[in-house]
Amino acid sequence: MATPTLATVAKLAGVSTATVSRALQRPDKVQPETRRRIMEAVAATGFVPNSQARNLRSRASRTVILLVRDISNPFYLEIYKGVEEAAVEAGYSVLMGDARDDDQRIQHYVDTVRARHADGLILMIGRFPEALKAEIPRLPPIVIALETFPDIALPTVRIDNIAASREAVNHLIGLGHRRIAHITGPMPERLALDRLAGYRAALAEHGIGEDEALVLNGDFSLAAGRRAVRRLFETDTAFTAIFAASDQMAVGAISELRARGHHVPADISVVGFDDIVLADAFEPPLTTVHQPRFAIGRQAMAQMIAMLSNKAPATTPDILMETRLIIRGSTGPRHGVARRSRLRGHVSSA
Amino acid sequence: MATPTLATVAKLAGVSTATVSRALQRPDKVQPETRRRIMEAVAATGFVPNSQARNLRSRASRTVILLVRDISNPFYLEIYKGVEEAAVEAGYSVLMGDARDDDQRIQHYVDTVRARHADGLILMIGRFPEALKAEIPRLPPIVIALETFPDIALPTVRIDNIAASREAVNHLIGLGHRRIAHITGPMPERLALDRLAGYRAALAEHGIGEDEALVLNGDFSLAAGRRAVRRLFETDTAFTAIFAASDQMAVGAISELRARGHHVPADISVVGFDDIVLADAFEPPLTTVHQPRFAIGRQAMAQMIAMLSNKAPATTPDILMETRLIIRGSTGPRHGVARRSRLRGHVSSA
DNA sequence: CTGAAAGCGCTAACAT
DNA sequence: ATGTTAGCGCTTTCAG
Repeated sequence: MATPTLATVAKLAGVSTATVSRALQRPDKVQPETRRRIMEAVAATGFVPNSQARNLRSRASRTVILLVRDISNPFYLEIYKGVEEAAVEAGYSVLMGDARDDDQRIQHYVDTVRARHADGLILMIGRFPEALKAEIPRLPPIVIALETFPDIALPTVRIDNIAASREAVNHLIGLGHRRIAHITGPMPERLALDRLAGYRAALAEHGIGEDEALVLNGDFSLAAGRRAVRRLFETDTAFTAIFAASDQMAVGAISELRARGHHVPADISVVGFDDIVLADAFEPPLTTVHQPRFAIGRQAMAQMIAMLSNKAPATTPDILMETRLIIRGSTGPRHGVARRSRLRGHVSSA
Repeated sequence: MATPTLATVAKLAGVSTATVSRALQRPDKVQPETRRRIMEAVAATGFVPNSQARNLRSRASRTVILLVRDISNPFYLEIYKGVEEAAVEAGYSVLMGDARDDDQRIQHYVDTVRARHADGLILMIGRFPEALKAEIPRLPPIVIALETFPDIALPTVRIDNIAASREAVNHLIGLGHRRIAHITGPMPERLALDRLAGYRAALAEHGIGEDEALVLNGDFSLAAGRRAVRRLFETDTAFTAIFAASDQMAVGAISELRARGHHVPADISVVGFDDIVLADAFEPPLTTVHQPRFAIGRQAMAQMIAMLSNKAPATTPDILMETRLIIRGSTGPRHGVARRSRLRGHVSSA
């Protein structure tokens, strides 16, 4: 049996296709009795409107693409849920795409929107491809979430990474730590730069001199956390605490510390960033910066809906969401000189 | 500036729209010189074919929906990647949807396919909604991954849950454990039933009697793992090992055991299922059943492509993927009577 | 090898 | 309140 179309339903209900269309779109514009007959026919035929045709005609797909840096990072899932909830309420669908930090893939998703497969793009990627900058005038509606691109004026929903990092590092300083290492995000990116800036601000505030050996490049991954700790030992750098720019790196760092016989937080304190789901089940439970992921997702979609409804405000919105430092078991007071030298001993014997 | 269409390009290149379409679809059917002019015009206008119109005409969307039980379970992300890779190779796109164990949402996604938004559906959900069973004759192409529905003949890609669970429990028995608890998946589901069956088979094989107090209902979540351990203590049930039907539950269980002062694996051994990303960074590193997630995703998409190309084999394929027990730090030999009674003491004092 | 013309299924004007 | 008509942008016969 062929797929039923508007015409199938129209014939069965004894009305024109236009009336069926109206009964489905604006039920109040059609007589109750007619509507009833039409609905009956719809049910009888199992009719589902062909969205391709509908969208072709109405020049909108009511779909939005959420493009993330790396889909295998569970961090984005909670954001997706926020986006999806706001979307469904407004009658939109959400499609999640994986950018994998690859310009080609990003371009592909932009083209998907240009091909009218989706109406807009919510970007959570670290880089804005050069090739796209040239196309800005003819780009589809875009909202940036979590990230920021300084020279590009697009609606943005983000957190204050500098302030959040400062608070995290201040927590460590408050516990007596002075030799605090920082594992950064992928490096020339705003996100990573801001968290580093927050780290530096906290140190400066307390008159603690910087030591470049304490700053390790990372990329948010578990492996990067392990690598950073290894490097600290290889370079004989003394430290009593670590501030990692992501929970995954914090977990990697703790795992490597443990492998080398150091205890967290007894010997070394560790702070993460993100508050991933497993953060409080981890041993030790992670002290970390909580981001309101769900709310960020909702806000981003709200901005997108505003753009798509042409309710665009005069100025480009830049919405700041609140973060919160959650203190759990992975941080503790710095230990006395004895322990410090014990650590030093380990280091030099490495 | 309006979005360029075929006509825009055609005019610029001085040819008909049909020729432009051909140049894009089957370049060999058009003269090299003409083709070159057309490509130039495409580049100049920034033309991207409108997929709605194309699909409306060609009656295919080249998109597949991957519908998962719960999108916030990172377990599915690796599968998504496998699906996506196979899809991209064949010129398909993938859309990931969140079923949340809700019949309405599932129906919505089926309708999305019926609305020609997608060509097929890869299902990784625990229940096949009753309402859908009636519609089976007019359902779109569907592939089932990970799960199975006994009375429904659809192409399936899965693992042997019974054998995998048996192997996991045998490992515990080999370490000397006899009082082994099992935390199940969501309960009347095939997946949960099979893992329970494997658990029972291993016990039977070694003449170990069953104790219903050792079987706890779960739902794959971290919280369920915690709850199960609490219940074991509340009911005064002696045990020296736990086999959890998911890593998340294993992590929850370990976290609760620790909170009650028990050490893993010194006092209690724990085995999980899935081998999630954090399994080996966890403390202790999790002994667990590894599933070839990426390969499962690829296979599922391969089946889907076969269905969509009408290369459907005579019989409904049921593809079994290999699992592997990975032994890490969360399991160890059962301790002597002394420790056992120490545990008992804890229990009775609870 | 290329062009003219029809039409995929729907919605938006316009007419009644 | 409902029907008629004309396309949305593309692919696909069918001619030439």
